[in-house]
Amino acid sequence: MKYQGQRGTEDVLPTQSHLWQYVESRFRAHASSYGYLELRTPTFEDYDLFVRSSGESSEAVSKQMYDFRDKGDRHIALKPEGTAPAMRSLIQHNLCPQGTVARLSYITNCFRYERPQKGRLRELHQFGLEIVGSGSPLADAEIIEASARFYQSLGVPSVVVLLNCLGNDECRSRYRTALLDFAMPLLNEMGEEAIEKAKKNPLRLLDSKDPQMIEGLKEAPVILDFLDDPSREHFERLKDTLTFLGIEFRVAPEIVRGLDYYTGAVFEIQSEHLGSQSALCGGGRYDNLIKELGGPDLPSVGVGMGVERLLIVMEQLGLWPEAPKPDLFVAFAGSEHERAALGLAATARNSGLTAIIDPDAKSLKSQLRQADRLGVRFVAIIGDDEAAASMVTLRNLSDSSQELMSEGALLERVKG
RNA sequence: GCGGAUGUAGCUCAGGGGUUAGAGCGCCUGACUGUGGCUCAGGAGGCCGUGGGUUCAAGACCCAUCUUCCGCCCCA
Repeated sequence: MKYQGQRGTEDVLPTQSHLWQYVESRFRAHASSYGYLELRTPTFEDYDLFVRSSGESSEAVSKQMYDFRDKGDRHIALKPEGTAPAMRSLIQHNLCPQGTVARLSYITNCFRYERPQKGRLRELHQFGLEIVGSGSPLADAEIIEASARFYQSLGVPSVVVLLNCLGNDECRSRYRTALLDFAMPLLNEMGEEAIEKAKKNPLRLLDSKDPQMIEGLKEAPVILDFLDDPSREHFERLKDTLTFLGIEFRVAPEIVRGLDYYTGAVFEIQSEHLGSQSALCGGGRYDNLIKELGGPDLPSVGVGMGVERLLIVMEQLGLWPEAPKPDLFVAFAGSEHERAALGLAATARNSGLTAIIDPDAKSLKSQLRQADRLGVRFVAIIGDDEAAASMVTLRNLSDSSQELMSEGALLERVKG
């Protein structure tokens, strides 16, 4: 094979495209039921946008970005996530005028130069929601509720939200110091590299999978104890609201998001069906991002949901919808009836049915076999007998009954 | 970026130096000359991931490379 798809990319094959169409249309309907309007941003942006938004310490920026110089020597990056481009667009087009709340949704592909694994691709797809202009805990709750309910509405059982609060800059930096101090003895045992990494982003220690680290940090200080009063109150009201809304959650201090722009409540929904890439979606509050990108001082909350991971989970739970089947197969016996068959197929399509015809005009037997394989329920048969009577035979493949009737009656019958 | 597996027919996989590379499922044709599924018979389909090497002889052994999968890392 001479050419292969690029590493970490996937073709959505004809046998699977209906699954993508299904979850996309469900997401669009769900988002719009909360009043979110779709925003489509370009595939590539200024490299600097992502460095400014996500922070240099996040791997998504420092190591995984697909970036290049274009012919005009601009430093370009393929978007690694959806929020920064959405906020760039929001600022540029003033999508959230003072005193208003903007609700944006997106469906986009993202690019990260990673080592591929199941549920971890170099080109991945995300659904996203962003609510801009409200600092209320009700906004946090709306995003979290919408995320959890989306999975529920698709039939994914026992959706539990893992919730944490990172607080504002001040309490976070006090916490970082405290955590680093606590972990130092352990880090000294683990070597120079571990120390460097921990210094860069101490919070990352918390979602380590190293058993030694997990054990060692059992008694570590918890960020919730470092929150100032406003942050604490915000978090309490968020939890109350989620409880009222009937959204199941668990406070999980180990949840720290990878992107640096998060400032307040953060959350993740995981699934045991995903192996080590366990996060189905993740998000949180990012009150400083828009300002840092040169826009107005607008508080925001958002979520990004992995589409490939959703499909993996749905497959394992048997939640994949069946592929749609064509309504009618128009078979003809003898090439002299080709025109009549073409005409019937066209009429059927005009009345909203999907109709298939065999271009190779193989034997009637073969045409019926094709129809059976395609899962079609009805086959219209046109041959000498039908032509003589100006009628068509309609065969129902599910009960093997068949009947001679007019075209009009046939269409009515197939439409059911 | 690190470690471990993996690649043979459309699909799932067997074959681990020696004729012409196999099975099941799927596909095509026929038995049934205008009727699918079931049965039976026949048939098509392979650069054995790619490139190099060892050998009288390589699908098999060696080297390189690519893919996919798993663990780490990271995250959606």
